[in-house]
Amino acid sequence: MSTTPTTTRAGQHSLFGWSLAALLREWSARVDAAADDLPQGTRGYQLLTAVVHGDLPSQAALASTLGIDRTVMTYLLDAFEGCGLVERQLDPADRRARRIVATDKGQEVLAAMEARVAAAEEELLAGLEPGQRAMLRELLERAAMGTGPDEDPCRTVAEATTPG
Amino acid sequence: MSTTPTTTRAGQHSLFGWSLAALLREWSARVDAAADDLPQGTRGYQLLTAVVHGDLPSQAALASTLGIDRTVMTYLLDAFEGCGLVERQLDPADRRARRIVATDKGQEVLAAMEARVAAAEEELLAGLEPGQRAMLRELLERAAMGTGPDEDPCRTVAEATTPG
DNA sequence: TTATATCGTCTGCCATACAGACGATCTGCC
DNA sequence: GGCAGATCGTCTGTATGGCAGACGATATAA
Repeated sequence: MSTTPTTTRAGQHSLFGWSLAALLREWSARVDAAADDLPQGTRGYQLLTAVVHGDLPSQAALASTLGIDRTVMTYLLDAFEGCGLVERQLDPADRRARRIVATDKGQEVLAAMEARVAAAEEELLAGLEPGQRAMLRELLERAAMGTGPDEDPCRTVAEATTPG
Repeated sequence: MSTTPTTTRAGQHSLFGWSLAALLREWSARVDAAADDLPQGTRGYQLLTAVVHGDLPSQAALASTLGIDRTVMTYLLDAFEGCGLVERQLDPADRRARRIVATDKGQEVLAAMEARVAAAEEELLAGLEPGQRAMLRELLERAAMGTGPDEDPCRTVAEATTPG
């Protein structure tokens, strides 16, 4: 139909605003579809992932890492605790804080989710060859490593210095 | 840097849920910061981009492309029209529909925004070398081309067949 | 003409996020 | 030890935003 169509993409600048948003929307939809067991859909998947894989010391750390308000984190975790997926444990070192740990059920659910999400991702990236998918993941990971919104780089140092 | 913490990432599967979300959050924050002239921040930038660069015939097409409800699109465009950035024109071919076109001011504002967003992107991807950034953009674009919730795949074929 | 579907708008409801206050606790200082 | 200020997690109230549903106007098919 249109003779000038290729330029209807967002031009050569700002791939993000166009491609990435659509990609992430589609990804989120697929994750939501696979997240019957979890509250909050994609958010829930990210939360449980952070709980299991990223050893964040407290609720507040969890919240700032995920970019969620702490008051929101409260009832988010209420839902997860109600489902028996995570537990709030008292932190012996700081009795104000709660250590969030995944229950066995939580770990099982996450493992199942991860398998489904991985499959959905492969399907989502069907337009890319396997090598390109790996490349994309690596580039994303490397790009994301530089993003520290309100993170203190000293924390990493502190963690590195604390043995075990 | 750190010897152990890299494994606190989401493991080898599902880079998306972890890296990409943080990356997009940071990107969105930077776009918001650069979007003083636009309503709705990042959303507004995406909307204006779609209006100018993607020639969508109607409000509904705009809405489905951006994944926005049509009722939301109404007051979103109200705000944009109020700012003199876009206009609702009657579609002579279908008097129910409105053609959304950017005003001169809208095009100027978008152009300025795109420059700022491009700069922010470069800054955001500072961890990657220029070649890697280009590679990332190309991979994202190609991956996003496959995502057609209600898109016609024939368009992709048409684009591929047209020699750049 | 009639019936049905679509477009854009409007109304009302509901979920959700955020500001602020609160008790409990930690930290630093005296 | 006692005190002040900061932090953690929770609770309450508010406001912002999205979505379902209905509506008039219009297009399309029978």
